[in-house]
Amino acid sequence: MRVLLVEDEEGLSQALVEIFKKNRISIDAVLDGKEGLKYAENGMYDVLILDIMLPEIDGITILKKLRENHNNVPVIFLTAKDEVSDKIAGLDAGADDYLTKPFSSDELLARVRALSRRKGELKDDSVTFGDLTLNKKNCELQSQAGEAIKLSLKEYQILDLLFENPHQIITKEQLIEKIWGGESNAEYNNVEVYISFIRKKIENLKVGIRIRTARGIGYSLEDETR
Amino acid sequence: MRVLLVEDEEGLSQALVEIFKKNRISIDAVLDGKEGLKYAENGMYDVLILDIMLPEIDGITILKKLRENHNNVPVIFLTAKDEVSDKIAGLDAGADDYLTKPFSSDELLARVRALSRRKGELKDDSVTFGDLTLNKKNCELQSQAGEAIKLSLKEYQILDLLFENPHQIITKEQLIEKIWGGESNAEYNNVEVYISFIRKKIENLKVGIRIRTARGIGYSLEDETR
DNA sequence: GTTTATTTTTATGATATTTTAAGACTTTCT
DNA sequence: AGAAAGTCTTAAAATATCATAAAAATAAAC
Repeated sequence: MRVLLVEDEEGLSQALVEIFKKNRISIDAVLDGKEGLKYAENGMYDVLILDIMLPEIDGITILKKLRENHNNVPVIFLTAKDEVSDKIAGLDAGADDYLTKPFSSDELLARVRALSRRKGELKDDSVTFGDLTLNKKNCELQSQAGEAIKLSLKEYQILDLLFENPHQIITKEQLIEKIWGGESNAEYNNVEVYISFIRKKIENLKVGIRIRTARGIGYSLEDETR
Repeated sequence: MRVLLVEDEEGLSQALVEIFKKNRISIDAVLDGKEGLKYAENGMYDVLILDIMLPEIDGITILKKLRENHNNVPVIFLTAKDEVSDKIAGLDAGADDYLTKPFSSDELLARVRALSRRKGELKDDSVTFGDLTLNKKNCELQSQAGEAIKLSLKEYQILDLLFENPHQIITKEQLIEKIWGGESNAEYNNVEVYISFIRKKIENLKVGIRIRTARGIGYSLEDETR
């Protein structure tokens, strides 16, 4: 499952990212509404968590724009205690749930899970691309033939990102940002090393899938014909 | 399977009864909360479907009373679209799912089945994985050969989680959350120590089952070949 | 109240993962 | 072709995470 958090209080945002990651839910966090809308429009998220008061574009506007484009991703609003009228506006705009600050992280987690369950997303414990399947429950790569290889945490995280966005180039910057974290001083070479590890493992499974190098940009998941 | 429906809109209630019967699911329907609670307390249902707005006693109160008496029957709430705060209260009270009116009967059926399946698996008093059996009645581990070892409470609880989700990584977070409880200050090392205890016991039984560690993530129950 | 079992804490050694670094290889450009 | 920039691969070094033992604290049983 993939979650987008749009929240401008940096402390809160970071804390939530930590918690979600510990519970093995992929989460991206952005700090203002404009970014939030951009990310959300990608359409790769299973649940959005939107603060209502945001710089640039407020949460309700984000939701309205998404719904205008028939994007039905489930949305949870975060609101300050005294913004009751906002809540109502949020519901009218088509939110699925809201939470009043302060709230417990467990509660948010429960809501996110409930929502993704409700939307029939029961089966997102693995992603398949061609004859390769990434099993999220046990961090394994499996071939159609049934062979499986264990992945280390970072290998898994990198592959997860590629599987969730097949045929799309993921830049090294993005990989470092999402997997190593913003304040890490990881270098491109770190990514390259891991891509090398992963390629070796994929090779062992003898499937027609590969990680393509986009020189000067990044990597993408492709079938071998490309 | 036996379902209890507590719903005061007579038309809806009758329609649902029809549909469930057609799908060969036994269903009892009552029209107010007081009756609902009385029936539910019998404890003979596999799933409850509760409307929230009800005469006499509302759905959330019913659920709360049941849970107070350690009745863990799975519950699905039905809510009108504008009762969002009710949804939330429902989740807090320990509902397993909720559905917003209007909903498709197929969806409700699917949820009911999913829930009863999920809970039904828990009903057994022992779980077996490979040639290891975890006996829930007396907290014992047994090998196929008939050897048995007693487990302490925590050892048992940890193993139970692993047995219920074999081949799936359970994070240390999850273990602490479920076994020590959210507000406990147990550390990862507590989990690690118990895993060590458990491994030693499993070893004594000489079976081909092991607890695999997924570094940086958690543990999973596997057979030795993996 | 003493003994026994269970749970928690502390500490140290072991190990898989991750990082670093350096040379080989590829592609791109002039 | 030759140079330059970018990428791949490997092995080793570094590190964070984990395993285990043993002691201390707590709870349960007698």
